[in-house]
Amino acid sequence: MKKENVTIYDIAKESNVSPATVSRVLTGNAKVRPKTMQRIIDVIEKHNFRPNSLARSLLHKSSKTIGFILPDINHPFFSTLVQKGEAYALELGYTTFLCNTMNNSENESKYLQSLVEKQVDGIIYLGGRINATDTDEQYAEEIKKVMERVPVVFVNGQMTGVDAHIVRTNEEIGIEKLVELLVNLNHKKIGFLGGVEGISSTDLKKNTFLNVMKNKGLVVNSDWMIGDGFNIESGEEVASKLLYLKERPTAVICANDLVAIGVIRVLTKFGLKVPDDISVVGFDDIYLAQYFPPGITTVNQNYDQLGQTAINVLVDLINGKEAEKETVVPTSLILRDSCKFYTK
Amino acid sequence: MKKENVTIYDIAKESNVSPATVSRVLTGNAKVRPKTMQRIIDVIEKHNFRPNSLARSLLHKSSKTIGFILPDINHPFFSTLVQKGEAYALELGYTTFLCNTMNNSENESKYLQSLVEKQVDGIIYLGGRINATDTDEQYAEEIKKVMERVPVVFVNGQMTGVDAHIVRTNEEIGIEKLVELLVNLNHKKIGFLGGVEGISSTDLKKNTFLNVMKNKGLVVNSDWMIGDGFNIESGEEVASKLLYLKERPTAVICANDLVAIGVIRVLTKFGLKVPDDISVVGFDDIYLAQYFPPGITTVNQNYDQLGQTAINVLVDLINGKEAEKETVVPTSLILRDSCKFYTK
DNA sequence: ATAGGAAATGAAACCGATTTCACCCAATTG
DNA sequence: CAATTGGGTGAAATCGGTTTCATTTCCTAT
Repeated sequence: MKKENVTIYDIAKESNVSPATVSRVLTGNAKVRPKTMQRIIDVIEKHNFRPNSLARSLLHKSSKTIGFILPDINHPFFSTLVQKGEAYALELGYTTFLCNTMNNSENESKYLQSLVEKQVDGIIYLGGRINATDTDEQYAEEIKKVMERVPVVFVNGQMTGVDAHIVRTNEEIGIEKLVELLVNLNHKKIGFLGGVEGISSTDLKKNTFLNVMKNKGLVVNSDWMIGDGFNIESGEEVASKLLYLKERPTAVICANDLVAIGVIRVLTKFGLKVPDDISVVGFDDIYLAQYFPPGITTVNQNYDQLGQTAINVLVDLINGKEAEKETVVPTSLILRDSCKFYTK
Repeated sequence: MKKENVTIYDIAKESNVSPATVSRVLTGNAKVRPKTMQRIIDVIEKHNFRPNSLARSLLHKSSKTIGFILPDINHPFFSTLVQKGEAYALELGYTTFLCNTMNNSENESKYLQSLVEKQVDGIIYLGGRINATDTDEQYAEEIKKVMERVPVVFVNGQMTGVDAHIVRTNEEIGIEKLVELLVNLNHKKIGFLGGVEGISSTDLKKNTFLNVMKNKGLVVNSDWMIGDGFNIESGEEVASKLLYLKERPTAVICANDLVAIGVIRVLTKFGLKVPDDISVVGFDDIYLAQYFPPGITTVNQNYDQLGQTAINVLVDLINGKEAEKETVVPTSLILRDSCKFYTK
């Protein structure tokens, strides 16, 4: 089916030694007489031989491979996180399978199966959700079964009923900082736009938002918490709804920076100046947040730390070590020019 | 080293059959008596058994796996392309290894080695370069050795001395369209900004640009072809240089949309209006091009077609079929609001 | 020169699946 | 009723490495 490969047996024969000795040269696990070793190395290089890691993994029961499951690599939040995680994993000797689910349960199942069959040593699951639908519940069962075999670390997300290790940004504090910033800027009517009901990070942000507002004694009109989605289009959509309100918020917090961009676009298009007429803040601090005019005030997710910690926890689990059940990564407020003191 | 897994032998024993029969159930390659089959299936489900694909791949010499080598998943051009390619590969039953080289030769070598050892069935190489340095030349040798074992398809890039299958966007026609657009808009002084010398796609664009300009009888001042890089920062940098010129171009073509965004930002910051004072066009039609004000006129790369064709060619090669040596994917001009008729 | 011990090497089992080949048993046919 | 046919099943080889254990080779000390 495929062209014949050079194997360790071929190398052994041509070097007049046994496969065992060649293996010793390859792994460095035992001493080989220098003269013999050189002879073997020469033959290896002559044929440009590379050991078949499938065979090795089969024996060792470890593939030095981890899988990343994520909704969409094309979203800057995920691509940045994956890039950091992958780079760090490589340093630790792991290569990574990429699994873009596109939020499709069928794809997710397919990928989970495949990762198990491919004997990945561990799985990083980015952006989980709280059960909202029946298929989610069924999917949670699937994940649980996988977790019996393979360690899984959730990043910025979780699923109800799934007791997993999690590494996450401190979204509560992030939201708190944003609200405080806006309140200090004299805003009293603050909204929250975008996100998706049932996605754990959205739910967490919304709940935190409501709590903090309540503690400040501020009322949140239900018209001010709308929108459904994580991209620019959904930001545009929700902003158009905002325009029709008889009483508009003077500032809005967006579920993420892309939503903020969409919101700013539509508001600007309809003659409202950001930040002069309305303040808009985002979340994530994606690469673009600093470049999109007027420069988006946002909460920075520490991608490096998030990625590395997730890998570290996963590798600890792989090696049978104990690991923190939940690691919370701090955030920082990034002040730019999309919000302003409210003078009424 | 790892917790014991259920194997086909365990299933066989518990079902009172031989492993061969279990295998027949798993693969569906031969008939098994319905009663026996049901018994086996029950045992499989009871233990939630999944066959070890390493063992299977070892035997079949085919891992149903392909590797993506690319500079940086965080760049929207690549993330989109990878997402399309990966989705299509999944449809065809392949999972994908992600290899972000970050333009680091050491990483590239590490990854190439690893992909060969992991017995990938094929490799998609995104964004190649023409040899410019000694390390590149050495790297080209490495790629060639890999290609003796594993089929490789280059997308939008190539390496001198490497005779490979390639799938690429018709960048020549794309550039031609842009130049013609600008010329029709009465521009005579046109520049080309950004890109990296030695990267094949940049070299191709620049050469095409010069040729087309020459054919139109237009002169390109060497000051108008500057810049080094593919991101927003490099666009900002090159735009600042542009400001100092005594004679500025009235329109510029940027190596890609990110560069265009950087250019627009700096020009705007220094009081030049785009497109009123200067026209700016990009390339790629990334997700953001339509949203970044004033909306960037650009050349659309057909990501779906590019990704699918690349995978199709690769799969053909994997299956020992003949495949087009070079496939050129057409482009389309996307008109937005970053360029305008020049009235002098 | 030779015994003794250390160092280097080889034979064979093993990882977990698939597949060929041979065999068995039941059903069909002369 | 014996012979033929064929569907269903099992034994064993195989993929390409690693590792244990036994054996051989080498070196050193007497």
